[in-house]
Amino acid sequence: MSKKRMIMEKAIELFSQNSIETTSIQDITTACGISKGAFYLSFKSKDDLLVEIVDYFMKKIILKHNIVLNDPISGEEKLRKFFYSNFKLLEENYSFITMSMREQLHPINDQIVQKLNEFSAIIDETILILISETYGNLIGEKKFDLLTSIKGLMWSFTEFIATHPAQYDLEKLTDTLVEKTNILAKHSSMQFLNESIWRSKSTQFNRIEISKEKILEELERNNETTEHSPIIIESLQLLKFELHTPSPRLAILLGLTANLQQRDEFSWLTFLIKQYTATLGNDS
Amino acid sequence: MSKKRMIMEKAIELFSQNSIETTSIQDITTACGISKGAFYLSFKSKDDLLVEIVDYFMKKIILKHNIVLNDPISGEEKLRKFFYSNFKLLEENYSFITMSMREQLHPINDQIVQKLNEFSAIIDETILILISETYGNLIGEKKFDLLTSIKGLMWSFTEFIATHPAQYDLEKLTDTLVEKTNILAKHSSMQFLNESIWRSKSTQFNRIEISKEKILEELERNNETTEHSPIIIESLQLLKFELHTPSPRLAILLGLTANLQQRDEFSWLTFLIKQYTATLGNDS
DNA sequence: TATAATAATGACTATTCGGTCACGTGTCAA
DNA sequence: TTGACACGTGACCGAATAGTCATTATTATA
Repeated sequence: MSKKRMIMEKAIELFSQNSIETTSIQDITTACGISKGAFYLSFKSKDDLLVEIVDYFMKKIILKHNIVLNDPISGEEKLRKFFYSNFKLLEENYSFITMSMREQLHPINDQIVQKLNEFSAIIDETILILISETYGNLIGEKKFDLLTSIKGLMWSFTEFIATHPAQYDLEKLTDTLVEKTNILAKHSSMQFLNESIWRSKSTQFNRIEISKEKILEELERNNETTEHSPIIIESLQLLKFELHTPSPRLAILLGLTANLQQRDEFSWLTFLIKQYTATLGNDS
Repeated sequence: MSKKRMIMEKAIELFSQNSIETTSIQDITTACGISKGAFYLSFKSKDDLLVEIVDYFMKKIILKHNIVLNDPISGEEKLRKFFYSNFKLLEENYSFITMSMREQLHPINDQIVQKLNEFSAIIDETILILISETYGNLIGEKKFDLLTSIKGLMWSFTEFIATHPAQYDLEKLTDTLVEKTNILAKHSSMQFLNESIWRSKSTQFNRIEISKEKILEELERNNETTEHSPIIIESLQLLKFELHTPSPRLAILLGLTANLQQRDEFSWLTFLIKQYTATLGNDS
């Protein structure tokens, strides 16, 4: 597990320095100080490595964003935190961010394209929620322009920082970006994007659909790995059982989830379950 | 020459559809309906093809920007035209733009790195000039923030259009971007970037230095290609001679340049000479 | 038409890459 | 000490690719 992580870190570094295609398995294993064969003990193929990398960082970023979204603070404060945690994430995961920005459209592997599109859609949705919470519904269709502007601002300042590494005052950067966002939200009268143009986008980039199957898949993956304490094993088994019933009871799902809350390796699982129960709650 | 252009066009198309690495010379020649050997009659190598492609589009874009800069209209009108011609360029050179947005050309070839850095510096300078002309000097050091914001807005909306091709109302898009720029310029009070942070950048990304040698290089290249009318050949020879003198006379350079003005294949040469004479004029 | 010059071809070479597998090597329990 | 087992190695394979070059086709010239 630790070796797997090490390979992923090195690979990401090389992928972003060069490109995915120009980085060979040999390059990666040499950088890791292991043999080529050892690589295939951790990953089925180069594609498999990529899928795992995308998966790992996507989850990491989405989880961090979600913490901000669920913080009981004002919209503008959330926006501020979102910007800040984004630049922090960038500091920590620059390699992945640049890689995913760059390789977005590559037809290397359909599974990865799919994942990156999902990721992009989630980011969009997150920002749209922040916009709604900060500026209310009176902003109307102009939210799509604002979203696009925000992404542009973030990209541009990110690009500057990335190409000129130094110690920057991220607080100050965050504050200026919040100000710019506020200004754009309050003073813009014209509008280029609208609901229908945007919709044509989302048909292509499908949002993640959180289904029971997806959660069970994640459960299965967690079961495979290391052994856990008895209470956790029992919780996992009960979760599995409950999810196999036609209509799982929310209280039980959430209750069992509470048992897993603390541990890092279950963060994605608990995230999925919370999202799932939330959508179920809305339906009824 | 025509075959060279054809190969370049097809190559860009394939590069943008797939990627540079995954597109083989064989793919390109097959798409062109020629043999592999024929490719190497036009280009020394795959790298050479890339350099020529980057060169070609860089010149095209810089020339178009320069037309806007020299237009005798107001600053805001220039800004408008700048945005518009940028999105027009996207429409007309979709394949190249999507390719360059996606690919990190840097690690492929040092020559390309140099060219892209020069290109980036020219774009920055162009936008800074537009900002100064539009908002005057009272904007002060905040122009760096504004420049970065403008680039971000352009990137973001470009990315949207590029990933969702359709017929867009570019006039409307341009107007909304001008409005956003105006709003940011007028209402921003905070500022992240400043002169000294920016300066640390320009030491890395050197601006193009237009020297006599550079012009002579371009002259040589134009000489190689096809034959021209007698008057043009004479003008080229005289230009060459004048540039070889220790201090070329501006009047002669500009006069001879006038003879080449009309033809497309000399547009870059005349651009270089004009820039060169302009800097000489400032020095004296 | 004959011959020289040029353009174009595609089989071939050398190299690289993803992936495999027979073969160590160290550890630990019996 | 033995043997079983997990971990790890790197030579090796087939496929693909950039680039070459002897040969052929086409055009220009006399």
